[in-house]
Amino acid sequence: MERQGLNAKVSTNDCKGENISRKRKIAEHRKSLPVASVENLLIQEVHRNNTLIIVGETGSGKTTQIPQFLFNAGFCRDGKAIGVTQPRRVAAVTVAKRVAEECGVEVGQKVGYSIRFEDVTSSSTRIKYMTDGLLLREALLDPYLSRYSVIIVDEAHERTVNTDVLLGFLKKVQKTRSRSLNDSFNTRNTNISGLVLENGNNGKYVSSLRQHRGRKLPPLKLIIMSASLDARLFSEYFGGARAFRVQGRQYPVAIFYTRKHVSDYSEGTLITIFQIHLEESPGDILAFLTGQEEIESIENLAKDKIQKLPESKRNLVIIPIYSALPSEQQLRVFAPTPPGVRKVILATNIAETSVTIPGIKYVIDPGFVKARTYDPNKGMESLIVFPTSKAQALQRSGRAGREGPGKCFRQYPEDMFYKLEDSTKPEIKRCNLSNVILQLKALGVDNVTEFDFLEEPPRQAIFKSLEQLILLGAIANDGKLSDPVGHQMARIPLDPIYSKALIVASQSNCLEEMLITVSMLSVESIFYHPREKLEEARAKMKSFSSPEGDHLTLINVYQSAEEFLNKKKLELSKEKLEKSLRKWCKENFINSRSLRHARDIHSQIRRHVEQMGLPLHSCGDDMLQFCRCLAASFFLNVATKQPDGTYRDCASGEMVQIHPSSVLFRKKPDCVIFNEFVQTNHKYIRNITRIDRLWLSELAPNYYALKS
DNA sequence: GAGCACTGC
Repeated sequence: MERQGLNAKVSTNDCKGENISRKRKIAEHRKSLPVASVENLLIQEVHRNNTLIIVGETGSGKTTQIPQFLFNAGFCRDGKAIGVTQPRRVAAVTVAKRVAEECGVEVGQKVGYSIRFEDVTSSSTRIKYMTDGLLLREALLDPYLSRYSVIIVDEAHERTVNTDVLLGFLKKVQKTRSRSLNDSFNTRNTNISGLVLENGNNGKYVSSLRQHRGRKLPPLKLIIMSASLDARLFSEYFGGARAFRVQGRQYPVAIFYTRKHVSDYSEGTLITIFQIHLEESPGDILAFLTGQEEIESIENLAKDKIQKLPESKRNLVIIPIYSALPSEQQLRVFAPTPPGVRKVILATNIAETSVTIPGIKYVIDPGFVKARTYDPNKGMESLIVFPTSKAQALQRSGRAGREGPGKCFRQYPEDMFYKLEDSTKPEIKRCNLSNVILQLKALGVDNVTEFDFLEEPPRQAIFKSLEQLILLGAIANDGKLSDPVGHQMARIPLDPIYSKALIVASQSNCLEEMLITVSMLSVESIFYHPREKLEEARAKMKSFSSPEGDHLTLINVYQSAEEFLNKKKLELSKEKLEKSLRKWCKENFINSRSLRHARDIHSQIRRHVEQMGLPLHSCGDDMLQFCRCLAASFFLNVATKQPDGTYRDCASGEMVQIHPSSVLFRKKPDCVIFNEFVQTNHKYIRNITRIDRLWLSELAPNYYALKS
């Protein structure tokens, strides 16, 4: 066992007394956590069982403590590591930092984290926090996860797509690792329990096996951590795995219901805000709403109402938060209010899990959520407002009891609560599966319909995605990934259609432009239009816009930012450069968080395509060449203008509209390709470029020759 | 003439 503090860097300048008292505080805090009292019992259970389900509510300390218990119990002998997955990046980083501090080491040494764009680990890392998506990517290179002795899947109850796929994959790895690799490798059959080993393009798998030939891997210990009260689903999935309950540490939250059905929950929310303000003791209020528009309208109504209060009661501030809001404005929810002032936060479900706001004593829950669903038949996504599930309602009310007893006001009668679904439909049942299927195939799961999912996605969705992957040339006739296209696509961490676009572009000398395009298409909206400066924002957007459409417009934005940076590069330090880019973004009404994200993706994908040896050429000013390349890449998403001026999606036959955010809105081109098909109030297509419809039979003959 | 829950590689 490694001794604690081995990797600690102790600065001689540290004030010794302060250090000791801090250490003592940490030790006391660790001891006080509910999970601390069951350390020995827990370790025993892990020794006895290969899979364990741990159910623990917030505040139990399971995420920070259990990996340390396992480390101290010797689970990292032989240089093996404990991997802990999280659905979100921020969680992986903050927990790793906390645990490193508790261990008295620097992050990246014994305790580290790895998320996309940021790997803070080293050869000495034994407790590694990471996102579940990242572990799946790691599995492509190391299909037995041979460097891990234990994998802990945290927040499994959230049921993100990545968590679900990971659980299925881990179950398979666990079975395989229980057998001797030595035997498996020498059998003539290269299919080891579904993990297909091919020679040639999958050389990495074979070499990973060779390393382990003659050595038996220890069984993979698996710990599934969930906050939901019902562990049965996980337990049954893992063959009746033992479930272990850990006490949480949550203050009581009193739940209040309305007496009658509420016909307008916006109004109900507004009334409740002011009732709390006028009748209840001090403490901030968090109200859950469904979207930006709703938040803005309630914000305005509430502000008007405040003005009508007697002056002594006007000590109320309204703060909105949703994901599209620029970061600086998001940070306002954390700013402390002056004494005597009550904060009201109007939030989307960003405040359910992603952002924890301190000081909340009252929660208002209208009982609705906007959720994305996917219609595999039309290939269309929809954003629809649904009632929440019971689990979600509990999650929301829990937000009032983090720091002391709280109250939750549900905007519906009590009998409604019992009619709600127990839990939210898992994402895997309501999303496009192309990425999931490509990844599973890359992990050696050839027959995806037979994959042991925790819960099966709809068959229709699987078939639709298989069809798309076949049309993109990722899957060959034998049902395996095609060589080299399918394997290349699986290696690139993008939507399959974007990965394919890069390969297409590399063959027509415009990979540089396509790399920028797919990076920009992979992030949230680049343009930011604040209501109060709408005209100014539109004028700025116009200065970047291309008559061809949104794709070239996005390239213009990216390149303008690069030019700006190149000009300033010589005179400014790195830090100041970042700052001046943010200023440039603000002046141009560009969301700097989105642009930075796009630049990160760009540099990551650039490394990938360079490693693959794809030629990074630019088509220069030949935009015709590039538009043809867009048509060749996105031929599955074509819409044509009808005689009456409306548009029809060629694949589904649905009538669609050009989204108002497009530079081609009101321009009425004959024929366009697009990248998003979403239904909100209308069926919209977004990110659009005009093309010549005659190109299609030439560029995608297999698809369009059949159709016409 | 009109708009976008949240993650992740």
